[in-house]
Amino acid sequence: MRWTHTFVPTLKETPADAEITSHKLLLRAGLVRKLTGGLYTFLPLGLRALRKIEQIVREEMDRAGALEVAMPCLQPPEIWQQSGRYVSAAEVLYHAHDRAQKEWVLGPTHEEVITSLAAAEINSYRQLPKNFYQITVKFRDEIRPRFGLMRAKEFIMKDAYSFDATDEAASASYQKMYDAYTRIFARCGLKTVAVEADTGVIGGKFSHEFMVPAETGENEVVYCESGRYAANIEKATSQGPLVPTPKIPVPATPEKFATPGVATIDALAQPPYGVAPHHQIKTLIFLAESKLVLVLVRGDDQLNEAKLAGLLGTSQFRPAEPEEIFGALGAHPGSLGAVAATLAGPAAALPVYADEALRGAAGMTTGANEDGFHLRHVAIDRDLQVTKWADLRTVQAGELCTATGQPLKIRRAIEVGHVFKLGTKYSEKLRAFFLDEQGRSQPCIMGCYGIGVTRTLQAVIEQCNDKDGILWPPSVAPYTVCVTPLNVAAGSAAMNWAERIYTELTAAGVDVILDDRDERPGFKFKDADLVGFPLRVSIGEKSLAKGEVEIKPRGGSVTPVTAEEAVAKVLALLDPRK
RNA sequence: CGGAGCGUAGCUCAGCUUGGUAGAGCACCAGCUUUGGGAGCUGGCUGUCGCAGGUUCAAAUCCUGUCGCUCCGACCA
Repeated sequence: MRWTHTFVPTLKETPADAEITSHKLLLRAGLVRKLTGGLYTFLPLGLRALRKIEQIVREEMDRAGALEVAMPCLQPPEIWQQSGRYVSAAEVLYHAHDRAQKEWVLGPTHEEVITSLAAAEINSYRQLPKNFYQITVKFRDEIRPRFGLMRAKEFIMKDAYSFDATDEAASASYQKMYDAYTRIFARCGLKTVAVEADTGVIGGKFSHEFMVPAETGENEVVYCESGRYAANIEKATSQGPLVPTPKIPVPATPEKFATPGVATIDALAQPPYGVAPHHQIKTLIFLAESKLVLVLVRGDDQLNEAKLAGLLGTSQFRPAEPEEIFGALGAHPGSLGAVAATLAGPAAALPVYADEALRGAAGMTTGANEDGFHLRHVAIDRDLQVTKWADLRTVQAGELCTATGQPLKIRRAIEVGHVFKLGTKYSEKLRAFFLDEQGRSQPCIMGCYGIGVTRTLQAVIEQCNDKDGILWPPSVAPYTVCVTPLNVAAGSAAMNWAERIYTELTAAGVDVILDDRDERPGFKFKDADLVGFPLRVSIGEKSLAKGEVEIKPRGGSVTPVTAEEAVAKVLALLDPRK
């Protein structure tokens, strides 16, 4: 490709609406342009890089035995109603109407479609296992699109769905995808970490996210430096808080004391009260499927909503409004507690879920369910009726790893892939049953496996850049080699050599771009660095006088080679990396 | 959805407080010079000041509304 023929609108200055490095570089290197918030046009070079990632994904999915299909983006709402996600995923669903006013939804994912296919076509265990995948556009009504392609309303995803007859087979399918993902991201030049992920309301242990460590990531990963434990913070556990929960002798009954104006853990920790946060019980009230529940964590702990969702078996819950709370408990947030003696009437019947860190706690302080009053000398086992104990707290950095006993660390990361053993949730609801060897009807055991392809592209840039621009891994670079003649006059020695090297490299199957613009050398070098081609071959009159051209790896130093051997040298440099 | 900020040339931004002919740099076009890391000089082109309404003799500037974009938050009682 000739630079003057393609379209590479590079920007010297940073666009005002880009915040993170990869987003700036996507725009500056002329890879994408924004249409509007969360919607981007891929320009020729951006599309080439995207296609290379797609092809890597395709090759590895095929290698793992998955079958490529293409499913509709426009989907009937009925299948979403059948799966229950018409309600549970309502926030992300885009709706459309046809001229007859029939409603459609734009697919944010394709479990419903693929399961409908399986329901119709898979009847026998003899047809299993099967794994279908596609690389296609997804639509999600994101609450806040941001960071360019990182979180967009429309994005390209590879999604795969496995169907198995037995649990063991499903686990094998899962492992195949896990291994394929490891290969895919490695081939893309990305350093990723597979972490245990929240399985949400479906439950189970089989879910991993593939994370790219990055300060700009939207996820937090808890990990042990031994490498033996890594988990999304939504899922992560530890040996518990570093400061032990008090279990101290208490008087026969809790004591009510006045705390006028005190409505926060922090305020109660201040003089004159001086109740350390870890001596307090934080009482949170949620409305889950229109029923109130009390959730207790230690005062210095953060409730982990993902864990609560798992416990409740639904993600359909929200913090109760102050009026709702007052109506039920007779007090406002800040004065709430779960001490049985303070829960009158119907409130006494509300479920109380308590975090494990509170187990056996004695000598705690909590709200008295009377505005402006708290109770101290509270002993959990004596004074509260806990419906269920569960791990509900968010791990904090420094707590000890359950596997190794070493301190855990936390860092941010970008989620680029997710593998998930679904079980039979969708196959049961959408009737994807098969007959097993004994002639019994069984739901297919499913797995789903996603890769954010456009996000992966941006993650590569986020991870591979320097002050001058992108440093593409050769496997995903839009062009692998940039041939830069410093004099583009037709018939000049530089241009003649450039044309020859360009032609020969192209013939050898290398993706080459010839920077045939009549621009000053510095200008062309800056652009080549910005776009980030892995290798640049510069051809100028000075070097040619010695019969030489220059090969420069992006981010590396210049190596003079004779013009005659330039092509062979480039091929040799590329080969071990390919 | 809540909060904050920003919408002026293709891009980055100034001008707005204190109303009075629309600005700079870069980019673009022409010419000359230059030519190994985003050149110099000369000349030129470029605007619905987001949109709508209002106040005013007069609005980019003040007021109201609205749309868009960016960031933060959206359980932490």
